[in-house]
Amino acid sequence: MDTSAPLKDDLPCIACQQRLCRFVDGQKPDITPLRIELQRGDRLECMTGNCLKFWSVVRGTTAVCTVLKDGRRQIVALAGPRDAICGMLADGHSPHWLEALEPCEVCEIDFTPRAAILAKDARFMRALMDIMHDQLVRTSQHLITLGRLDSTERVILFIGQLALCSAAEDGTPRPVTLPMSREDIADYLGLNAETVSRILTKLRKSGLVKFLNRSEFVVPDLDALRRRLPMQLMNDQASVIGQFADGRTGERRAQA
Amino acid sequence: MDTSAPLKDDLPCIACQQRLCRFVDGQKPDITPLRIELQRGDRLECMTGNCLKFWSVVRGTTAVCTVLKDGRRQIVALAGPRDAICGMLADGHSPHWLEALEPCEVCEIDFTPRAAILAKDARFMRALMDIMHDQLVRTSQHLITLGRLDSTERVILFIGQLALCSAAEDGTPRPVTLPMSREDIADYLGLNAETVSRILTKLRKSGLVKFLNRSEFVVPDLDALRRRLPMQLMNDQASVIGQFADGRTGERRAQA
DNA sequence: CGAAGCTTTGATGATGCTCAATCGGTGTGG
DNA sequence: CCACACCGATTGAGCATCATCAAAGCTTCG
Repeated sequence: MDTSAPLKDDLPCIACQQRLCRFVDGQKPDITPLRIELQRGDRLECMTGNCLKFWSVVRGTTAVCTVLKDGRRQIVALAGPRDAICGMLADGHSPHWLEALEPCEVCEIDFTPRAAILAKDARFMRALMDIMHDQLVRTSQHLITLGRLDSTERVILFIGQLALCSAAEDGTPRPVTLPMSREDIADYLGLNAETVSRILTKLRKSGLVKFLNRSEFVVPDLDALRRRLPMQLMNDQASVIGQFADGRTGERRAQA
Repeated sequence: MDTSAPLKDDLPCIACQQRLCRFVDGQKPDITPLRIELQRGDRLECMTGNCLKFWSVVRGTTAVCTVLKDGRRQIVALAGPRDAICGMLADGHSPHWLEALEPCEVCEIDFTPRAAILAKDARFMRALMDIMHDQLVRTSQHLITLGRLDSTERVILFIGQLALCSAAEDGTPRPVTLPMSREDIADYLGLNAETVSRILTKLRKSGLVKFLNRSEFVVPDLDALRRRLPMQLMNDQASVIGQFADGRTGERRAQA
């Protein structure tokens, strides 16, 4: 439906679901998507200042990350395959960056050279709004988690969301891989690594979660997890904006 | 409970800084901004489901609010004069609404009737993106606060931000009015009311904050507050997107 | 095998919540 | 005008939660 300018043939853009790369004009070389390989701990900076860089995750799990002056670290958001992250998260308060939590592949697109043109492109601006909105909903949800859930609830919610993403269509439980270390989980959930470890042990002993090894687990009964949470446990929200009646209603993010 | 009246031509839209109301076509009556008066505790729902409603606060302080099943309340964001809130914060997890923390005046615009047209309007989509981005930056900042600051730091940051907003151009301290109750502050900061009260007492006794009465205070030395924080204390970020070089570079939100 | 890096587990303490009592304004009715 | 009720704010006591520090166990990789 949308006229999408194809990427170079060797770069099939499964990553951003055409949200971004369709605005790359194959004829003009001023904007060239970059495929970037990241090892654990690698960072992509430039989330401050004026830049129109975007990253979409192709493989692996990344974190939008920040630190305070004294070294306290907070993971503001997680981004896995098919998630798009905007580099515009500039806030002067503290530095932000995108960090790989495991080996990752990321596609970077910098629209800066064509900013003036794209500003007049309704489809582009809408795509940006889509991304922002999506991120805003997730960040708001996470904020509630940090503000009002206790440590056990936070971990259960986290485990549950992962399990829900990996579950089969019919809800059959499937093994889930924890894509990050205990400390990363802690920094995401506003806890510390020991607390996370203790809670995981507790959940394992209670039978809510079965660990195959340190980084793989199965949730045998997702509803049992749900009953421990004071909120809905949902996979992903109807991403955006069925409001604009141009035929794209009720898009969803992840497709099985 | 709330008296709402159509916005007349004689009411200049100082509220949304032309961000939204400039897309209202005076000739066509399909979109009519409403001026709404709210008393403390009044709510504007419809932050779930598909709707293109926006509110911009004209007077007073409002909160984007949510509750968990067991009644725990979290204020996700505060919105005062000149702030715009989108009703699209739909997430299926928990209900959201806009709540007046004191007597308020809000301007409501529902763009739904013209959604199809506006979806093709780059300026409109960009205005939405502006609002989303602004909100996202603030929400991310607040998320860090809830994730990694202890209770005293949270209160100091909150007090400091209020003081900074009210300070004169040259930084001279001015009296600040606390626009909300202790419990509201607590629900914003992920604490409880008693803890907030205790911390405010502690800050008063330490001389960092001088209270004129229960809801008015002065910060005699803002830098002393800053030294207690592990992050920058900044008034407002360059709101958005100097990236798009069409002449509107470096807009700022509040103007003195 | 050994070293390094996670992870787990334990002991201990600080932080912040809960419950309860009191205080201080504000509004209402006698 | 005063007595009273009501609501929010304050203060205290006690306790649950979670962080810190330390030691030991597991994995991985050279």
